Amino acid sequence: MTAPRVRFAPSPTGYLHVGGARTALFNWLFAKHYHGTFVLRIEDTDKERSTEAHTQVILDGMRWLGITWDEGPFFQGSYAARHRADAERLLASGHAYKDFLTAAELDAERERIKASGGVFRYHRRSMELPADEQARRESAGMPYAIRFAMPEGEIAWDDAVHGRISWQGADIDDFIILRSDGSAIYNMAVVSDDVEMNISHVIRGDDHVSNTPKQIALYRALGHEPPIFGHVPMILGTDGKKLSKRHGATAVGDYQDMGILPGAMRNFLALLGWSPGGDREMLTESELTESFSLEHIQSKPAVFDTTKLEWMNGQYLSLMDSTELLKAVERQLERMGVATDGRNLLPIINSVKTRSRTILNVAEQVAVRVDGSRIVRDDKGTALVAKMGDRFSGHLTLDHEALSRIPEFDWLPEAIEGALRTVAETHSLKLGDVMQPIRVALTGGTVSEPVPELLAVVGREESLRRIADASSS
RNA sequence: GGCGCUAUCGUCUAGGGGCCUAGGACACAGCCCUCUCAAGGCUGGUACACGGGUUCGAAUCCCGUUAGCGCUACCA
Repeated sequence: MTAPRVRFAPSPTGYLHVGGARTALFNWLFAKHYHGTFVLRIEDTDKERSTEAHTQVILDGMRWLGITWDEGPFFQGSYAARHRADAERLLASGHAYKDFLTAAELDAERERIKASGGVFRYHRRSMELPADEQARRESAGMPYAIRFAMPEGEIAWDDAVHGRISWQGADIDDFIILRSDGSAIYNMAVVSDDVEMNISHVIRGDDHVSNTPKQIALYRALGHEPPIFGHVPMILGTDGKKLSKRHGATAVGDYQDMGILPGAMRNFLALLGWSPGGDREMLTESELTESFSLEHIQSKPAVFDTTKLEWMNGQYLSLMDSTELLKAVERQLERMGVATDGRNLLPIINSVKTRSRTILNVAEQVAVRVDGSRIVRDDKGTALVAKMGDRFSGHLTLDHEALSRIPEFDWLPEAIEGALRTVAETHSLKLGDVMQPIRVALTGGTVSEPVPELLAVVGREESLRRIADASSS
């Protein structure tokens, strides 16, 4: 294949959706695989809903995911003149015609048909104004929209993911390509831009298949060869409906905030509707680009289930080096208002990350270890250790004695474990009864890394203080 | 309503006529490991929507039914 040119063309009317992100990812992967070019084009022709802020959020989301573009971002709004010229060229060549019907007249007709139980369709002949009225409006200089005269025959294409898809031109209404204010409608603008930008493959969501026959007709009328189209399946919520806000987090930024790693998000998204074949699931960026192909894209929609995303994130967390995680954890701690006093967080992150699924989890655990006031308490402010009763306070006293004999320079997991095992043996206690009270005293919870490691990570002075506090309460 | 797309475990998927008494992963259950919880290892249950063809043989090809989804704007 000659180097393809693809594009991702979001409209800045909302945040970067996971569906949009996946479409961008597929385009990017495809371009990378074939050493092609990935163009970013912001489709801001809907001036009512498009905002600069949304554009920034979309760009940030893409950068976060590591999806880089080779050209752009281009803004569709700045090509209005070309769009209009193309529409007028179609008018001049007889592929389109003027429509003097106003939006209000059209709406009224739509209402009328609907009220009588019919289905509205725009038929050129039946909707056309009488010739004299037409002429009157034209000479009066009344505004008109330009409507494309949809050819009647079959329009089919070999879809890169679905195979052959066929439509009948007769089933498609003549559609407006230029508004009466002179601005182009979506399908016109897209085709005009894709032609201009030399796009060879249009990879987009399934919700666009019904636009494709219209766009192919436009390409032909304009005298251009249509590109190859590939329609990737929709992403659904857990109820099988199109993914939307009411399903919870749908914006890429939401997952960033939840402490998902970009690599995990990218890996997960890539596997939603695509598979490298076989059993491989954890894929690096280069494995992804090497094995990516349109042929392996699933043709059925996929449900977006975050459980597996979190599992995958946990895998990335344990695989990644603590130094790579440091920045994200620090940012999270800052948001939580935890002061780290310049402490070295690396060993702490290292010991809690295998028990975490998100950066948020990591930060919460780091917070407890770094700041005693973060110890988990119940609603009444009582630490769990108090509820354990007197049974273990004696053990904590023994622990405290033994641990305080360990000098600062030897405050390491091995020495600590040795001391605690000795306590258990000399007092004929179960190891768990010696260890678990410490865990509760230090964290307020019953779950953590191995106790010797926990003690090492919290530090000698602070550990002894927490144990003393707990045994006296 | 019309048109189009789709249909393998609860979910993501492998599979492209015999290798499938359908494989992997998440989730779930149990066991091992073990001071707790994860991680890791092992084991288990759960799926080819339905009905017709084609074929020696169909999850795989064809047709129909059903269901789901999408589109049906002077939105994108």
